[in-house]
Amino acid sequence: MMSTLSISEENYLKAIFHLYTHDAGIGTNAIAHHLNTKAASVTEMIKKLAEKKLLTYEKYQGVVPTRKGFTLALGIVRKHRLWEYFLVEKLKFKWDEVHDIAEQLEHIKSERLVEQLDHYLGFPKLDPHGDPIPDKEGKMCAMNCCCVSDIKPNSNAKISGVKNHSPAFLKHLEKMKLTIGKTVKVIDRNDFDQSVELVLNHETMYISKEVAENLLVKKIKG
Amino acid sequence: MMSTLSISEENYLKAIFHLYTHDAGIGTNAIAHHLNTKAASVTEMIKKLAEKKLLTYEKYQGVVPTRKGFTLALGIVRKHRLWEYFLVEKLKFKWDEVHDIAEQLEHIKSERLVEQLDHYLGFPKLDPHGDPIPDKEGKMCAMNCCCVSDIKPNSNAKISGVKNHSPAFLKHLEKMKLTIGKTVKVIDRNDFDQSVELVLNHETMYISKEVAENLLVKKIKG
DNA sequence: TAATTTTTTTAGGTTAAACTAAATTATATT
DNA sequence: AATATAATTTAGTTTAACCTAAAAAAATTA
Repeated sequence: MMSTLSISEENYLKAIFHLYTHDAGIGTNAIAHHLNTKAASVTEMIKKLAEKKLLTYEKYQGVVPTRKGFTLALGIVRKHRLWEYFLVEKLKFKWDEVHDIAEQLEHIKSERLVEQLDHYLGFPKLDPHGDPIPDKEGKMCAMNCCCVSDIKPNSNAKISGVKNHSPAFLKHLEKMKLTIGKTVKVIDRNDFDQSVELVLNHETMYISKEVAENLLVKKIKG
Repeated sequence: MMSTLSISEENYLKAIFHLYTHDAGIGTNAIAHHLNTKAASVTEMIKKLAEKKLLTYEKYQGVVPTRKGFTLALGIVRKHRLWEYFLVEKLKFKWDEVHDIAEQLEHIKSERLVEQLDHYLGFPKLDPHGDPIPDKEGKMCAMNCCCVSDIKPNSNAKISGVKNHSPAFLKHLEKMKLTIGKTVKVIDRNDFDQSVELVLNHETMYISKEVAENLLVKKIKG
């Protein structure tokens, strides 16, 4: 029934899924940039995926994933995040080391494998970066979070994730001990450079605008 | 330095390695049959691998892996067997279910991943089929075993592996409770059909010539 | 040894996925 | 609205890996 997808096709689907859910515009160029490829290649692949009814496409109008395409993409994201969880929790990788490996593992084809892995890991809800892991049915918990720069001064918040997943950023956070689960108090935002003053472990610290915009937190009472 | 190999190249190398170590002849046709491909494709790929110094090749004379090619193939076998061990020991797959998945996992590229996995699994020496797992340096324990049909009557032996890895054979063994580690006593060989009489768990049973030839054991005193 | 069969190689073609450069359409700016 | 800029598509190549059919070499058999 469902002709199995190539790794390239899966990567396109996943990129489109991410642009569709996160960002705004989902044009040919955006996809090309996301996949480190060229617009011409994207146009070509888009046509193939449209043929397979994984997305709808009209010339010059961009694409929209179909339900089927969306579900498939969710499945790939599920695998990616489960593998990331495995790599960190079981194999003791750091959170900044797992992306590239999970990028390969997500393409392993075996329903059984995913379900057994999920079971083995204890059906985790979040991956090491705080991103929700879709369950077998594609359901995942909403993460009602916002970035530090959107928190109003003098409120407490718990670190819950990152917007930027680059190893450089993750390593930087690790060094500053700004890791998932930690509680911080946002003190003030500096008008000069948009840096943010906060308290972590009873110590005052300042984080740059860039960090504040990419660090996700959940407000907590207090 | 080392241009990374494609999945196809890896599969060719592995096939050549297996034919080279197990079987006798390692001709173009044998490789083609092993990889479910055609002789013409093999000739082509062989040339490429020879260019990369992974094997030596002379027209019509067959191929011989170089040290470099041999080492690389061992690395792939290492990964395959470690993943099989993982699938059975951690994810609770049956020994007849893991081959195809390991066939995919063996191509994941990450030195770190293999070493962490090996460590996590406790540096196993044998995979679920009794095949030795090469260590980081490519060393692996010799398995001085022979098939049941080569055991002389009235001797005890411990089941240590299989020659044939097909799910059908493995399921059949499982059903008969002829699993790795079990001790059997070889009673007699029937001249008529080469079937073998043996005792397992104090019960007499007969196994076909085919089973006897593909079940590997180690002689034990008694 | 000559003839036949088998194995291997060559030649030429196909497909998937990429690319560059040129053409086309859409968007933004005066 | 006309023009300039940006985004997208088309056309035509390239590469890796496969294929079939035909040619060439090696092995086997009469």
